[in-house]
Amino acid sequence: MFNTSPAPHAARESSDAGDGPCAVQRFARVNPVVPGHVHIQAEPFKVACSSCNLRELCLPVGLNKTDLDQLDTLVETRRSVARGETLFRTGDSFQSLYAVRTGFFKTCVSSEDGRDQVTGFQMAGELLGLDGISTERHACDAVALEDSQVCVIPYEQLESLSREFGDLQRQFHKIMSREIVRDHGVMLLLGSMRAEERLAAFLLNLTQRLQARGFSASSLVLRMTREEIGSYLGLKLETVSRAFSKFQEQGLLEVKQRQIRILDQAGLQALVNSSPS
Amino acid sequence: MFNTSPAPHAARESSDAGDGPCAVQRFARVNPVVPGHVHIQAEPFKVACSSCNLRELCLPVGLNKTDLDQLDTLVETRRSVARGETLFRTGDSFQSLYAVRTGFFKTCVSSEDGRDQVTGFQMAGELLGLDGISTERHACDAVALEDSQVCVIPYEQLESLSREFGDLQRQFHKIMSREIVRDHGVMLLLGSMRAEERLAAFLLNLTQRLQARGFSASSLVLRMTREEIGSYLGLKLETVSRAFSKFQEQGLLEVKQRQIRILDQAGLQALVNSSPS
DNA sequence: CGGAATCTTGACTTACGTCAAATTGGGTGG
DNA sequence: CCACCCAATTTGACGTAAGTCAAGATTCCG
Repeated sequence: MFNTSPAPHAARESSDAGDGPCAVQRFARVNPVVPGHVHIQAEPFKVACSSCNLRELCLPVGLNKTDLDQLDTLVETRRSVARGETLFRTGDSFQSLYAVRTGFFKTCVSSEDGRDQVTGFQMAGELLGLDGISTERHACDAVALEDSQVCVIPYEQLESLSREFGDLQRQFHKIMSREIVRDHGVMLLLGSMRAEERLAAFLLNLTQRLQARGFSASSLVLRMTREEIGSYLGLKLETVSRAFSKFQEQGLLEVKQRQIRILDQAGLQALVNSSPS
Repeated sequence: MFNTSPAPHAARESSDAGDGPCAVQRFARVNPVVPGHVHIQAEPFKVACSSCNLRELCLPVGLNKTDLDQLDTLVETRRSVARGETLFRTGDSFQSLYAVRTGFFKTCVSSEDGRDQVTGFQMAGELLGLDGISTERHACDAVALEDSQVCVIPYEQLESLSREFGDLQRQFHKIMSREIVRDHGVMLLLGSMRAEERLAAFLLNLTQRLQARGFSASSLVLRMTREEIGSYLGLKLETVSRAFSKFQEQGLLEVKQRQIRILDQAGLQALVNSSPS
């Protein structure tokens, strides 16, 4: 439940000696020594899906060489989104899906009367924009929480390509389905867990996804505010803050603002799997 | 927000003079005079999608004659599910999607530690089983809340057919996307609304969907218990019951156990669109 | 007709929200 | 480079919506 990990792969800690940034560099992105963002604009260098170090986490999962080469023809553009900017907004005409290459996003919906709800946080390899297919207009806002880069996947082309290549079609359907299952997990969380359980589940989910990307399983920097966490978890920011403090008192976490170190993963897991109905 | 209506069509009150049950009969299904279920086993009579009176609400939306004829070849089997029985269960191998023909279902997920969450209620024309595509095993239970009948849509065949017919592919993607958008609406509800707002939103959503099926917009019979409503809305059954009572006191509803009459739809709507953050 | 499930209602508890006041830290402009 | 400022966070005191527990009432169904 509440497993957002995009693929059931083991941690990639050793599987990327070749092309990608090394584990230390990637870790450095999470715990940056230099607070500023290294702005290597990679736009001109075309990085194909077939040689992308996210291919095991992203749309290309499980595709054979032929299909993968086809996918390369599809993903031609990249787009940079600065921290705080939106990739798309509710009501925008839907043209493309986006795969996060680097950075971190949140998606939020809002109701007419100004209620606001964060519906998810997306990191490298995860897909954005699936909400737009339904009405051909986006149904949420996607906001970059740090300077980010996405691959643009023109939807019409994806559709026609996936009519030719069954594996691609299958993979795309699995990604949509996974999103539905993920959302059901969040409903379970929102509908039946108490504040501390929600936060524990959230942290475990985050670290699991980070770990699948080669980052540390115990050390992370939150890219979002307490308020954004609260919105996602259906809590007020003060409640989130108090829960963090309590976890620290209990020796489950070390919390320094957004720098989190997990001291007792099993303890967090126990919290999630504990309470009565 | 929280709009589960499967298609933006107007109420079908007049558009089905021909083949389907008339509005009164359909109304009778919701407010049955005879409590028992008329068990006309229609299995032997093949009812094609092309002549199904749910085609404007179900998978065939927007398909042309050719595509529709193809779809008819796909949907060969029907299955009856008695009240209380499951259509599929978490962990079951995924083979097919199901379109509700008659009756009413709930879907629920549960966590290892026995927490339980109703993730949705499905009525005629709505699709069940999308959760299973992701891992090829179902990720929730689908339980009939009254004697029901579904059309079985073999998934592999749907995939290959939608490789041939772009409109079908498109329509299928829209349905998956709509489910994602719906789920985000539920998250908003669970994360930011108070008990009475949740119940009001729930009732309005139900009646809207019933109305799209030609039923009364103001009179309905709930097919689920207070506890199931509570689970869906993240509330305890007592809270749901109290909210019903309060609505009745306020003259918004007339409540006789599961028989509900909406006396002030605008009032309910105002409740949903009211509260501060 | 009888028993079980479901629903209602009341009294009380509690987890979380609200409001408010410090404290911290990062980004920016001088 | 430093100082300032503002946003984010923490913490406390208090209020309240919803949960819990329990007793009855009602309806469904065999």
